[in-house]
Amino acid sequence: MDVRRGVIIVSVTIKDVAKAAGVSIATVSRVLGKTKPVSSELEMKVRQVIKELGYVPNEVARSLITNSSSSIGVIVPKLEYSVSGSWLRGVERFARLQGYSVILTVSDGQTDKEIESFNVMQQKRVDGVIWSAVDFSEDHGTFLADYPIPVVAVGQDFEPYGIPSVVFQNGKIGYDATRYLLKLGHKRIAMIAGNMRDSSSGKDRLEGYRKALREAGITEEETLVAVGDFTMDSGYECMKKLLPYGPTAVFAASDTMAIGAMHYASQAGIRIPDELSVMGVDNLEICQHLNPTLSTVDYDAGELGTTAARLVLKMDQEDSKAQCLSVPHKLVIRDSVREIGGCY
Amino acid sequence: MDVRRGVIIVSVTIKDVAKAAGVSIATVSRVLGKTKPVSSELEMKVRQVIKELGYVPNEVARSLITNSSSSIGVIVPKLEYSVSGSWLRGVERFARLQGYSVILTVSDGQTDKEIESFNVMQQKRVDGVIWSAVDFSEDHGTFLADYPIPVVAVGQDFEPYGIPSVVFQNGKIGYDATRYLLKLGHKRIAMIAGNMRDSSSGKDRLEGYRKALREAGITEEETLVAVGDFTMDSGYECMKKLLPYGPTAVFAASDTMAIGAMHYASQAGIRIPDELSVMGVDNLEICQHLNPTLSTVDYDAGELGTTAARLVLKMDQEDSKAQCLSVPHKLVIRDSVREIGGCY
DNA sequence: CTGAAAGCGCTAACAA
DNA sequence: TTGTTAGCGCTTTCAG
Repeated sequence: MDVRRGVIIVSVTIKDVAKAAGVSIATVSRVLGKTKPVSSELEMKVRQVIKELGYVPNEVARSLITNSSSSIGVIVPKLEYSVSGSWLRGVERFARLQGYSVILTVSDGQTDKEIESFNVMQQKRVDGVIWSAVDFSEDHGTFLADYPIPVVAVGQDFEPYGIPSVVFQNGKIGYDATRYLLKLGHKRIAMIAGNMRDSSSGKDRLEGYRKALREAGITEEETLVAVGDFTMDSGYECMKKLLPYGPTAVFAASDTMAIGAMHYASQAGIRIPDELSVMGVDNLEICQHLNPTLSTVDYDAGELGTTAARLVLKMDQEDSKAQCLSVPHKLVIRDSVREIGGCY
Repeated sequence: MDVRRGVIIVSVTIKDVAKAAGVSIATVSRVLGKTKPVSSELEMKVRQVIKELGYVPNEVARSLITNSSSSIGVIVPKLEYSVSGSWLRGVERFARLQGYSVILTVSDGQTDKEIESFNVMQQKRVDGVIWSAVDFSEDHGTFLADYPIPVVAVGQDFEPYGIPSVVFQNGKIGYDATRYLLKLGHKRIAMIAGNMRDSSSGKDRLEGYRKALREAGITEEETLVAVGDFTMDSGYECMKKLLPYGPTAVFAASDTMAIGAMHYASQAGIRIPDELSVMGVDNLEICQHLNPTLSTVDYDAGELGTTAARLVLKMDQEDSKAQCLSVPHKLVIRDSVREIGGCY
């Protein structure tokens, strides 16, 4: 018991503790779970024996009977993005504080892997799953229709599909950034949008951009919009396409793409911000160390994770209908943008 | 049974399946586990019922009896570093392929949180834990001495403490990078080292640097070494300290610090690489989009994770003594370095 | 090949 | 306050 007998390791069970302490297993269970009163005399005795024997409760057995594994599942499409790390961190922090642990799977944004993950989560009887989604297909719909575990989506608003969601206000992010550029006097504002499959940070930021232009009475030019995939390389390529059309400012749906864009522009001999203003989204650490420093939109990714975790655990307690929570953002102005005169 | 009765959800068990299929639960178990032969007639029947009822096996119950939760625990100090994401991804990939899932905890590099995590992992009866360590204290030693679950360390060589480890060859990374700069003719090579607590990427890369200088017959100057903490800000600050001593090249223990260093140097009016060569380590995506593009050391972080996962699961099968595996690296030469003449 | 039955380690009535 | 006991859902002998 907690001793290597040959190669086999036999671990101490509640029974061993009970026997050694001269009490019933129920009593031991009670001091562990603090669920029912136990005389302080026995409690002391039991605690001592637990320490002596190095007893560690078997959470698996407990889970079987309580029908809760005190863990929450997280499905992410990518881990390489530092944003994933930040909100995941938020989930973990909240989970840990509540005595839950996190089971992590990576989907590469593929529906079949996501479904597989949902299945694993169900097998492991997690108490809730947080799903960093890419899109919502018919397959998702039919599968999730009778999924017995609370699910919250993160990053995409799936409330219309009945899935509670926690998001950044991507439409507003695009709108706010573009309005800011307009206010500085820019009229030819280009946009480097993200992959449309990632409907929210891709599509909604673009929509926000369009709305701002519309409100300003500016007709959108198709040639001033390019679509990347959130990599720096794609930002570089998009800038290459955009530059010939003479934008005075460019708004990229992510800092990574903004960085690629700045890179291309510099190479092309364009001075930033004198000849071209640039804005990104995400507020990566690097923004302050670029030359010029990059203006961007900042939000609290950790908060997104924390909120999602709180929500999914609450759903486990009480039934409430789907809602969509959002985490605020704000502009961070640095040196990559400038005001321009009336004419261009 | 997989049906919402009021608010309570009762899930289908193996018993329900057995009853509906008109067989014993043992038979159902056998078709699930493929452990013993079952007549194809019954098997078909059972499979059909499983589908009809939407039965999902309870992995918790299975774990209790098999004494294996088919999951592996991962303890990381930080998630914000993109490197964490990469090797974690490697772990997840391998785990998934082997039918395991990943339980993740974040320690912030604090010993007490690490110990807590190890405890949680034990309670959950994971089959192995992968520990991205920061340092090995006495507390770790006494705690791990009779820890009943296989542990492998990642990023630090704890083989001397009896813990199998998977690492990058940090000494060699520092050595190779420095030798390369020496070969280009540099004699005043500065180093921005990392936090010494993170003994390996901090200390060992510095050691490698020193060794290369020694071998080249160059006396190390204390003023040419500054210590950062792997953030860009710290790289910036270190460069500020280093510059007055007139290095012709600087080797930073991470790309992030190299970026901060480049930033300061540019601001100070130093042209890179004409007046100062810069090298980093990590080969972040950004390296190719800096101006100039950053020379660095590349390694396969995913491979580190995969190797660690493979190792820890193997330990679960067979007892083998502690070993230290390493993942190779290579120099990536870009525009931030240049050859210099005989005199400086 | 199949079924009955004995647990895995623990919690939660139910008695005492 | 404490102990006895019946399972949680599943795997696995052990007999058929």
